Amino acid sequence: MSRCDIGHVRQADMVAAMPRWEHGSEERLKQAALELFQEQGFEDTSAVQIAERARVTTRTFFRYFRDKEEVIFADADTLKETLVHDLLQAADVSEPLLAVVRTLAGFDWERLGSRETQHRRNAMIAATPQLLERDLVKQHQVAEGLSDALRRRGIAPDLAELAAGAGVQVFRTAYLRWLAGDDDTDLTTMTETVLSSLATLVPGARSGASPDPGTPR
Amino acid sequence: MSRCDIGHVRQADMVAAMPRWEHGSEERLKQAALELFQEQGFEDTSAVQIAERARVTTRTFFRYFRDKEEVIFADADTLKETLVHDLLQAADVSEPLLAVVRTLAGFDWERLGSRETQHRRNAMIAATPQLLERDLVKQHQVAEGLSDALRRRGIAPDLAELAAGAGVQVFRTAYLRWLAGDDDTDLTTMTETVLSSLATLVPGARSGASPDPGTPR
DNA sequence: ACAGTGATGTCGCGGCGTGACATCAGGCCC
DNA sequence: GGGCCTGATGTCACGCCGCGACATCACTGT
Repeated sequence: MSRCDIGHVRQADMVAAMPRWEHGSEERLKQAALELFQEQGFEDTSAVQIAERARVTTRTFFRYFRDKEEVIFADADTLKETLVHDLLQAADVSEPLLAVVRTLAGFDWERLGSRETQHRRNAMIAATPQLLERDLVKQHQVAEGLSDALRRRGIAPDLAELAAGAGVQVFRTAYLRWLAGDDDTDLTTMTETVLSSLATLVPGARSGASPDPGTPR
Repeated sequence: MSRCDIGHVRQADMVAAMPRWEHGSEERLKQAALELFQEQGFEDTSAVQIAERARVTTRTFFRYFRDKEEVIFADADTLKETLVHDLLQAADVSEPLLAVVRTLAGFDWERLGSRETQHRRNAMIAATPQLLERDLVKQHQVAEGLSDALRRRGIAPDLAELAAGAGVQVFRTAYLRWLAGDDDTDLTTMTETVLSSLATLVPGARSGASPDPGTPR
């Protein structure tokens, strides 16, 4: 039933890389999904419901998103590409771990929404096993991408993988603390702190933090 | 159709913690699943097929395993418990990362099957996105468990998490190299090697490997 | 005006995972 | 022995998931 019974926007004729004309289905779907997830929780929301609220069919939903989870992680792929690109452009990768961590810390995270928004999003993820799982996967893919970038910058594969893995983990820890927002520490500072914590743990490391012997960015 | 048309084992009257009498459904299911996964791949195998080959209904399959993936990771939970237990018993956790890594390296991995078996299992996992995903989750759960154990041993939460995460990552790298089996290096040795690689990467670490200042186990 | 294109809708399917209830065998107790 | 309890399975019915195949319809460019 019903087709084009919406009286909506009709711009987007000059938008680059847009699918010809804008019906906004994808946006409505994202919107509807987020609303429903907030209202009733992720697990208790079915694709059918989302589609209904967005005034499209279930089929259309699955044309835009591989599954329910992907709605939440919609821009993860772009994020990964950006980070990889940034690392490839980095001035200096002679210290791979530092390069990774700085690439991550250097990204403009506010671009993904206000800290408050990200905080709520994260709370939802933390509360939902399925989403936690998907989050792990995305995180792993970022690490893979960064590891690959390091290799392309001439780092030995084994080191690249270790550095990427550890770097992502370090940053994630910092990011979560930053999101929690107990103090108003800068994300970059937070990252350096966690990094020096790691230095404390590694056998054969000087415990004092001296994270910046080279170009300060 | 068919009920009890098997002429099988009938012992297990004195076995501890056994479900009263042994019909062996679970074993048959595991067996059938592994066979089918090898024959046609994981994705192309349905729960129905597995159940048929094991001579039970689909319903029964799902009573034993939450989903297809869990057949492969059946003993992961036990493994985690064991590792946590081992870490809680560890002589010395004043160097958390070392403690974690040694706990992992100290486990008798051959207990989970011959190296060759584990190698094939791992190849299957690596070739199947869904399994790779689940593997990540299990790995993460181990890290969580170990982190928790460290905390119970008096390590600060932040450090515990970092140490557990990094430790698991270090060990996994070593484990994979060991599985690949290009050289016949000992798993423990391999682990120490990777650990010193990490030391190389962390800013403020002496590059030389000196992984054992204290009790050699 | 006609053919082409791209977003949606429609239909139908097979796999997934679960709740509710039935059944059946062996163990237990009197 | 006979009846009761218990635990493993089977049976049935259901709703959700995700996709292939094809139909439509709006808009575009020539």
